[in-house]
Amino acid sequence: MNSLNVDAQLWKRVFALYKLAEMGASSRTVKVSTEYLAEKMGTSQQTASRYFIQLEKTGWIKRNITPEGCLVKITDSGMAELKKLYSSLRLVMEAEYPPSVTLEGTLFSGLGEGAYYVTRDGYRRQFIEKLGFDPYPGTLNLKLTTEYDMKTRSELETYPSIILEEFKDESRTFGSVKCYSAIINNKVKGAILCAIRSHYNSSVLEVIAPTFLRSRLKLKDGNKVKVEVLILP
Amino acid sequence: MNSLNVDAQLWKRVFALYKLAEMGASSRTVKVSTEYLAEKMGTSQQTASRYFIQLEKTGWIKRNITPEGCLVKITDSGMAELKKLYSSLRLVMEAEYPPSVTLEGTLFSGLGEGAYYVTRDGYRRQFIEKLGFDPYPGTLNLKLTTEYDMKTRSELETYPSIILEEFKDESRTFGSVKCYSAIINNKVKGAILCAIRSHYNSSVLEVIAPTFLRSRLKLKDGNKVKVEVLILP
DNA sequence: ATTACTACTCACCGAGTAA
DNA sequence: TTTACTCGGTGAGTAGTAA
Repeated sequence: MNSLNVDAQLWKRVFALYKLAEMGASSRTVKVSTEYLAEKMGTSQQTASRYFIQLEKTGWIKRNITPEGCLVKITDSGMAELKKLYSSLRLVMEAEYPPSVTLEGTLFSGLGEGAYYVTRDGYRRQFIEKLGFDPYPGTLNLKLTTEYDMKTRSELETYPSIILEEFKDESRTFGSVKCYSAIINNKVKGAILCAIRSHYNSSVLEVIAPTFLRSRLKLKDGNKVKVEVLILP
Repeated sequence: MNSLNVDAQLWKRVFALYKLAEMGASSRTVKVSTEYLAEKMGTSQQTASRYFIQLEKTGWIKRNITPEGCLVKITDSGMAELKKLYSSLRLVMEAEYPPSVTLEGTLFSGLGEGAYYVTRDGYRRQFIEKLGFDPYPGTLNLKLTTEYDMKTRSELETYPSIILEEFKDESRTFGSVKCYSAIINNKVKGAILCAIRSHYNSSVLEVIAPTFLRSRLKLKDGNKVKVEVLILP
């Protein structure tokens, strides 16, 4: 997520770079006068000149100035920039599902059972393997309140998820669990669990993370917590 | 060519639209506060708010303002805009050849043989069929002078072209001809011919068009003429 | 013809703030 | 909490012009 880290300023330079690519400067050295670039971009000659200077300074183009114009070629670094934009856009345009959805809920104390389930070895090994972290022994319970959050939560069920397989220990069977990677309060990478037990309905979100979230994020019961759920591509 | 007709102003709004798409607003209605959008875009809350207003005015998003944020969805028109950007970019990134190359030459008078060849029925029918126009009986001869133009002209030979098949009439055989659609002086759609005869070397460009270019563009011998050669995708 | 500097203008951005 | 207004400062765009 947030793969495109250009800010709105740089974005304009990317536009200029794209226009140069459209003229073929991605594969060849092309002759482009500032006047010509200006026309293609819908700006003045002076502005186009400044863009040239900035692009060159940024290292996205290589330029030889001749009396008849500039001989311009996009550098590898410039191509990488365009590629970044292109791939991000492709992800958005061709993905069947949104790349992420954001949910918000209110923190409340559960019965502490989360810790029991999370620490079962059969689950724990799968957390490490499939989510990439060893969860803190305990879950954060969030109550979804708004209609929007509950609707979004139920849409989530239709998106592809990471599946933890069911397993047995000596005494009983532990059912399979759907989970999604997530970012909690824009800071901590963790995951949410669906259907680990059935006694919470779909208005509750169970969150796990490698660390103790309550202290890591200084949370208390009643606090609003934001969870950005990452969907598999 | 030049399929993206956004100017540098609109470009910023496209950026905002793209960020919303990244949040899933392309397929669902998502809750996005101005603060949240601001953070994702690297600007202030006020600016994000203004972007929302502008995007809504442009018709690219539909928005319901609630006390907890905005429920936003990108409209069909907004998706069309993103699609346009995406396809243009794909064309540039994945094309094997540049979409066009621009050549410049000096007008000179040939021996008038162009007219003879262009009006041979076997060629003429192919011009109409493959280029989409009935050429004015005569060619415009341009002398390429700079090293850049001659180098570019010879690179052109490696790009895919429209081929006019050879044919025979009662008396002789007319060889096959490579040609490319072209735009002359940014105004008139025409084509350039390669190897129609061999007595001009590769420093000469032969241009045809549906109209008499010398009068249409008010050209005289010695004038510089710009030719944007369009490469087949 | 070019490029690109120096001014200058103006629109955009964001702080403060109202609703 | 939100959204979005006003307004003042700043930086981006352009005209004029030199090289």
